[in-house]
Amino acid sequence: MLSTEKKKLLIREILGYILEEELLEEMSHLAKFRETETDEIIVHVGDELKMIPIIIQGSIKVSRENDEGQEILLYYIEGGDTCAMTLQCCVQLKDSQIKATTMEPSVLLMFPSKYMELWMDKYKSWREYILSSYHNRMTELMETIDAMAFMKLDKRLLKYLNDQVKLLGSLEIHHTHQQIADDLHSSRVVVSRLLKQLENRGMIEIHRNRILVKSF
Amino acid sequence: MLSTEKKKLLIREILGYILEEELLEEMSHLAKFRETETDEIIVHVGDELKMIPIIIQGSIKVSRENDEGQEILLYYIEGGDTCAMTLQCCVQLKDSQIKATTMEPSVLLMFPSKYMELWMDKYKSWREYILSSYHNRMTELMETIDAMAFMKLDKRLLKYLNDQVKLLGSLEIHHTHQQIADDLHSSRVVVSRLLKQLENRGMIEIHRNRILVKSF
DNA sequence: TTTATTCTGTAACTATTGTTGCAAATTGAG
DNA sequence: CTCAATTTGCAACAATAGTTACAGAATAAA
Repeated sequence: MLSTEKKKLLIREILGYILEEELLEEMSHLAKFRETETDEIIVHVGDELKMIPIIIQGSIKVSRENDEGQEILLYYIEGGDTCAMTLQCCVQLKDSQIKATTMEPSVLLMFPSKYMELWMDKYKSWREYILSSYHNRMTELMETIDAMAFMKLDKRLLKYLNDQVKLLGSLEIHHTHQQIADDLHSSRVVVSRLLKQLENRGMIEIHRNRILVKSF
Repeated sequence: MLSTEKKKLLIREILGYILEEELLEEMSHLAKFRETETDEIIVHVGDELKMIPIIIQGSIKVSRENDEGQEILLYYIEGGDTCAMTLQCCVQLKDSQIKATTMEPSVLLMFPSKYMELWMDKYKSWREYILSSYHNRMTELMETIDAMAFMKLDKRLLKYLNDQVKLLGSLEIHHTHQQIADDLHSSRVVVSRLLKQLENRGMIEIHRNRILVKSF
């Protein structure tokens, strides 16, 4: 567990360049910290959200589910980002339309949802932060649409692997083929097939529960 | 061309329920009206946007393009909506990532982009309007992703037809098969094939340049 | 170690979507 | 009306992706 002093330092380290001093101070007092393991589900589809999350350390993947429990990966969020989709849920008291899962041990800040509105009225830096957050997430959603519309599955898979490498800062990806298939909304056999092709082309090495990306 | 009085009435009619009186007054003085035909391109990919558009009458389709000029339909905007993607472009002076095309004769309001920020600071109703606009557009982007990920092309086509009917308020859709294929990022032959199936099931009638939706 | 579970590889097959090429129908311009 | 351009229909084929079924490898649990 983090000390209060450590927490304040973390907030400043991550958000100090973005948010104004007075707001940072206010946040430091209000923030509830949440530390997570890998693959913890932070937000379920249908959750009523009463807290605004800001991710301080780690990374989170945001995905969409259909009625049959099938998934499709939408985008990732990293340190300093907030989950744009949860913001309006807080304000309008609507249920979450997305699922958020940690990809590594992570640290989150949680604020009571009423501050969303209060801070919008009070702090210019918060307005800018929220707007640019929405914009970034929309940009990423559109890139996801691009990938689905314009790229064949082999390219999408390659992009997926590269994204994981960049995001987690490691050339080793610790996923089963089934997990990758879920993220891309494909099937395990198809993913295995395409991975094997990438391996034959010398671009990756396949091990159990682990893929080593050799060039990207 | 619309008279000044007519314009003020239109603004109030469409946005009066949403925006506060003082802002409406300010908008009435600043607004540049733009009237368009069907299939006018309002925003090209790569455009530098210096004006915030708000659509007053008609409907607009927002799509994405890849390098080869292929398209994919993202979502529609209607009366009272603004184009969320252009907002941040105005603030950050970035190029547009999307293309916007009118689907029928339409009326737009245009405001110099600096007011985006000014009004964010000054008017609570503007803040709420912009935030909910972002949220709605993200919701629609996610529904587009749902359709692409979870639905086969025949269902997507049916959804497309129904969306057009709802949007334009007519059971007649005046598109060629090629135009529909472009929106769905498929090919003309495939769309013709699937439309023919729908016709055989008695759900539509196919005519040249025109599809009549009989049940939905 | 033995057993059970999970993960990966492979083959054969199906389904869906996309492509090519051409003919026929419809419409608009002259 | 005639001709040209556009739109639609259709057939044959190709490519991509998904499914089923099973075997073997790796790992975890007993």
